Order: sequence, then C-alpha cells, then structure tokens
Amino acid sequence: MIKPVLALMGPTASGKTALAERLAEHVDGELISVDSALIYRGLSIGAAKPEYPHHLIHIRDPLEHYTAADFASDAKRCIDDVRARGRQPILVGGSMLYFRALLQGLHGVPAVDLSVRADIEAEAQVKGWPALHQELMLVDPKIAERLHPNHSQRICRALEVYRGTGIPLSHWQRGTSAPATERYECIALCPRDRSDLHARIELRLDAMFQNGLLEEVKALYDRGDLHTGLPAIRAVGYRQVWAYLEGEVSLEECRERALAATRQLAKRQLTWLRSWPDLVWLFTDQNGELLERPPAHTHREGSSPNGGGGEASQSWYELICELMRNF
RNA sequence: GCCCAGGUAGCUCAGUUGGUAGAGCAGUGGAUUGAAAAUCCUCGUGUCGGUGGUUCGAUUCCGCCCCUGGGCA
Repeated sequence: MIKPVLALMGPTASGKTALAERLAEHVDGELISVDSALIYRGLSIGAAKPEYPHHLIHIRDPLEHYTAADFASDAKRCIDDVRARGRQPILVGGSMLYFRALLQGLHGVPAVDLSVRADIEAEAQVKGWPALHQELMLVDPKIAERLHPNHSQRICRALEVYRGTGIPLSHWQRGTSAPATERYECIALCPRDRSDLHARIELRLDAMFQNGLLEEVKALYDRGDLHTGLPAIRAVGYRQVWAYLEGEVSLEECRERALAATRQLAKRQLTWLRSWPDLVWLFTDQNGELLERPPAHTHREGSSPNGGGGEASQSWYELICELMRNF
C-alpha cells in the first residue's frame, strides 16, 4: 500500500523543519519546501533556509514573481519525481495558500500580464481603492460584494482578471477545480502556548541577526535593481531591514518591527490552520516536546485491520509520535 | 538643595476652559481561489504617579510627597 504524501504544516518557528528532516532520514523520503520566501535566491538567513536538501528552494531570482499556481504545478511534478524514485514525498512549510493551491486546486484563470496590474495600481494612486471597488461592482458584483472597499490587493486581482481576459473572476471561479489525484495527510506542529511560540520567534530572529541577516539584505540592496514592490523584498525580516538600510528606522526599531511582523505572520498562519479540513494537531511544550497523544482510535490513516505492510501501513501521525517520543 | 519640564492603555503620546478619557503602534479574533512572509477587516475600563484640600463632583485647580529627564548650585 502506498503512503499518502505527508503535508507537515505549522506556524513559523514551530520546529517543523527539524522534524521533517528527521522523518526524511527515517523513511528515506525527500522534502519539498512549501515556502513563498525560500523560493527566492538570496533569501537564506532571514528565511531560515535549512541545511538539509529540500526541493523548491532558491529556484527564482528575487526580481521574478512566483505564484501559488506556479507552486502547485512545480510541487506536483516534484511529488511525481520523488515517487518515481521510489521514495516518500514530504511537504513542509507554512505558506498556506500554496498548500491550498496544491491540495485543493486552483481555477484555470490564465496568467495576466503584470502591466495590467501596474495600470490599476497607478489608477488607485489617484482615485483610491474604494473607487476601483465601485468599478469592480459594475463588472463583477459577485466578487466585489465579498470584498471590503479597502482590500487593495484582491480588488486589484479581480480587476486585472477582468481587464486581462474580458471575463469576470467570479466566472472563472465558477467551475470546480480539478480534484487532487494524490492523497495527503495533513499534520500541524505548534507550541501549545502562544507565549512559547513568541519566545521561539524572538530567539530565532536574534540568531538571524547574529548570523548576518544585515549583510545578507545589504547584498540584495546593493544589487540596485530590487525594490520593496517585489514579493521577495516584502518578506518578513527583509522588508524591515530594507527600511533600516534606507535610513528610515534605527536598528533597534528595525528589530522590533521584524519581530512584530514575524508574530503577525504566525498568527495568520494559525488562522488558516484552525479551519483546515482533516488536520491533525501536534502540540508541543516549551521544550519542543510532544504534549499529548490522542488515543489510538483517532488514527485515521493506514490502520487497515490486517495491514501487515509494516512501515508502509503506519500512518504518518503514528510514525511522528513514535519518533518524537524516542528522541 | 533650588529651578524647569514631565508622570494618562503593554509602548509612544493626545486630551479634558472641572462632569472618571482617545489615537498610533503592539496584542487578539477573522478573511483569504495565480503577490500570500502578501493584502484587508474586527476588538480599547485604564487606581489618568501617591496623598490631602477646594468643589455637588477632581484625571483636570491648589498643597505636600514620590519617580524620571534637563538646568543651576
């Protein structure tokens, strides 16, 4: 029997990468990063780039735009490749829209030229987003009704799809997306107490500064062709250090802002996770140790009555519990 | 020791010509269909430094005390 693909999720700094590496060693698996910042070359220290090999890390220049749709197709190909090598694919990361795009699929909206977006943003500069929201109300009321008049990015997206394709976004979204052919087992790792997560975040950020975060961002800054409008430069940590390099804030202020931005990121990730379907939680204490183990009957995968397939029939959940217990 | 300026939400501060107070940031909860580490929405009772006085009523006025800056000795 074939093991489903493990999707190991969790907020930033929850310890999921370390766990994934141990798992990969244990089951002869390959890791696939689900991380919108690690996509970009040059984002290493500030994005907590792991030493252990992962797929989909450093595959784009920071000047480029990578999308959830790009990720979905790249990850799919990766999974197939890993399977073809007879190994276990393990997804690890915290970019929840990427997970969603892969597991639930996206609708087939064609790529829209970035110049359309630039035009819309220029218009917003003079008219303001509420005015463009009004405009959207005329061409795509279904989407507009669901958006707050200040929701710049999503108003922009809806308008650019309409202008670029002549068809409203809501129409594109009408059809059902292609069902996933893979089976996934979703597991989230997270400290039980928010204060523990915050402490881990602070510790890790200070380690990043000690390991040369400033120098890393300076190198990107010195290229001269990058700017804060780019997704790579907007990443947590990079954006705040960029402001420091521009002389907008002191180093102390920069650290405070980066810290807050990281906590806010973790909070948003947790919001996704709380409503994630069929998610199994693994809560840890302040030492990173597993807090509680639900009884055996909650195991969902691979528990076929007579399944004598050994490791292959053991669910990822069981495997992880065992691994964390014996560490 | 004296003079001056302050002590108001976790932080930075605004304000009340006397009727117990409000912004930004932080934090919280949420949204999320091709930027997502993005973008957006929701949520504000705190001995208004302490204490005495004036007053129907003081965080606001007055006295004293404490603390923090700065200046003079």
